Amino acid sequence: MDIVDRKYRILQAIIDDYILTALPVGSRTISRKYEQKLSSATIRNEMSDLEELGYLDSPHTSAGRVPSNKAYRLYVDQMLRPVPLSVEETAFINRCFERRSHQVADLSTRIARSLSSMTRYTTAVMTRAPRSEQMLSHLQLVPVADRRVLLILVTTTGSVRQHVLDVPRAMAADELYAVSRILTARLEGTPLSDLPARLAQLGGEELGGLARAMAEQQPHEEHSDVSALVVGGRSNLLSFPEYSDVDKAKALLSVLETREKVVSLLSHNGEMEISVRIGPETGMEETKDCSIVTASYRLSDGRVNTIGLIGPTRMQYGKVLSVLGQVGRSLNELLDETGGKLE
Amino acid sequence: MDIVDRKYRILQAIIDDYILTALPVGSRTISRKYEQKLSSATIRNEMSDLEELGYLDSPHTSAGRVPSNKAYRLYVDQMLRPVPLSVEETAFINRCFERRSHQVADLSTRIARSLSSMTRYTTAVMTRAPRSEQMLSHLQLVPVADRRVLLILVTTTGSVRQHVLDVPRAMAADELYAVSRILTARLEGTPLSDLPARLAQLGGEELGGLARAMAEQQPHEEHSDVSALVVGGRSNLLSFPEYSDVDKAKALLSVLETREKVVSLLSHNGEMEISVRIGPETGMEETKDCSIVTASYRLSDGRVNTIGLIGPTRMQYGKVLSVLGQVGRSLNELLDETGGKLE
DNA sequence: ATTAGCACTCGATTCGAGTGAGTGCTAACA
DNA sequence: TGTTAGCACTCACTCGAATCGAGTGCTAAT
Repeated sequence: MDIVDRKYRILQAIIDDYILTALPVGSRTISRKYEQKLSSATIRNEMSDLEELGYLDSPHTSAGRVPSNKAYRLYVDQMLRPVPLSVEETAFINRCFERRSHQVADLSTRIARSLSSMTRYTTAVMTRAPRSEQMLSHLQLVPVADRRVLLILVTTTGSVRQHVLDVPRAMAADELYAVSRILTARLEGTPLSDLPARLAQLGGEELGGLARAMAEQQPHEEHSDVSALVVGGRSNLLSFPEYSDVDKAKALLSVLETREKVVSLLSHNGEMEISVRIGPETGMEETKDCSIVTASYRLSDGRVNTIGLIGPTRMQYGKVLSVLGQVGRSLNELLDETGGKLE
Repeated sequence: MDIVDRKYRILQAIIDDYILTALPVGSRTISRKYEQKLSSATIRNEMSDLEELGYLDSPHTSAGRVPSNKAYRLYVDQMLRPVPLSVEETAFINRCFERRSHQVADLSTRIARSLSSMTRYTTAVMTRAPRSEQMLSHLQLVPVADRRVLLILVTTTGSVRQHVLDVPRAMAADELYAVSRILTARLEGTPLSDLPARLAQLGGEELGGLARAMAEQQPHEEHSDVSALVVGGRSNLLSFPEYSDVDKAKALLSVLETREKVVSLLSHNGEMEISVRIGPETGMEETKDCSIVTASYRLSDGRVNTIGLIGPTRMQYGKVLSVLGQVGRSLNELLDETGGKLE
């Protein structure tokens, strides 16, 4: 067990060093910087074993060794020691969650910006609102123009959706209010997803054709139920030596500009609170040399907030996980304060 | 005038060729491809003159010549012949403006995507709503949660703003409606910018402290009055040889990720409908080797839509201007149909 | 089991020669 | 006088050979 323990330590040292330098690491480096009791020859033997076991790759004969995806997997599953955040870092995160002091941008944008500036990786923040779970609590029609009204839906969880409708004839504010009252009474508690159907049922002309207009003009809420997606710090990727090849950089950046692809990268989260996917585990050809760390938080109104960081597989997992942990804590604090409402 | 005319033609040929190839162009190239009546030696003399006049630069003695910013200026001001768009291209643009057929993304996003995919440059689309010009037409309060109400402001031009308020005590829908009526009556026609002041005046407790809450909690609408900003096709930049240097690419991409900077790049528009800014005219150190073409459209509700394309100074100005022109025409058509309302 | 020692590998760097596109100048020409 | 042929010269770029050096694997001694 002792020798196994040593292999383990050596592997860890290799990964640590490679994450730091992005250079293949050689036996002498380990012997000098990490395991001074052992000669480089010994390390060499161990490294040879580790390669056989599939934890190391050698780019070519006379370069050092590079951790394999299997090694990274072991690393995040078992080797990670928590990296304590500096006081400044913690403060920085907390500041980004302060009440609505600096209203400059919405919370998602602020999270994306600060995470990518702290970690130097690329950050994506997504909010999904499972439409099916939300139910109508209040409905209100407001005049906008001659034959246009604004339809406002407030759900039981307190979130608000709005949509402009074209209506067959002009209606006064008072009339619209009366209709709003009737419809609210009849439809309260209806799941949002059933709303168009229920409205179509009501159908008739008695409400000035409004119910029909509403049924027909309901926005079929995007493809998915993603309500917000912000990506920040894309240009950070260009600092990594693995993307000094412009073509590689372009391929990845282009994925990160495609909303659907980003959503799918963030979504593959097996309902874990925090998930780390390494290389091919990201599930996309273009990101087979990347790792993605995602954290999901369920808001009290049923929406799910997912924060993802993407970078080369040689990622500072320790740091990233600590930062995400702190973000999670701050976020929960904020949610407690505000009763689970975001924005 | 004849000789001047020839210089002019040669300069144009040089610019055309350089825009196409990004390679310094030599006298022989011009003589073979553009002015077969003249020998390379003659061209050489002319080029020497053109350099003296400040229209050409030579990277070093034995490379060809490269157009200067002054040359590009002349080119867009006087040399541009309209590039007719292909049927496919026109169709492509029109498709992106089709009514609300594919609701997949909002109009700005669609414009940004299609423009950057057609031109291979980076596109930014911005909508500004000059707050000062807008006046209140209708105000409505809707219950959201126990002590939270949604404030909806409809302006004379038919645009809608919403904002959630914390209120001192719970209020029923009917009561809120009554208050809405009173406030609408009193505040109709008030410019949005004066609203907080007017509300503070009303102040008193008679409305359940609502007016005060509203005065205090009015969102101070961002720094500027920019209501939407979408950037698309950033990764296109990486295809240009001028950005094969990763550091240059990073500097520019990083600008294009900073909302404020993009806004300022789009804003420097001297109220012209279409403006072309070349190199340093873009007004930002990081973009001194770029050109920016912007087009602005005033919507009938007073908002201004600005579409900008950014790329190396060696930009396909002809193509870009044609495309933007077509976009303008399609946009106007759409606006006519919908009475000037976007979204 | 560990290590010193050594031969060997192979990418990266350096250097110099050669190449070729391009210029500027001069002299001849129409 | 404007145009052109010719030529010397410049200078980035390419290519191959030589060199360097970090690193490996193996063997034999401790």
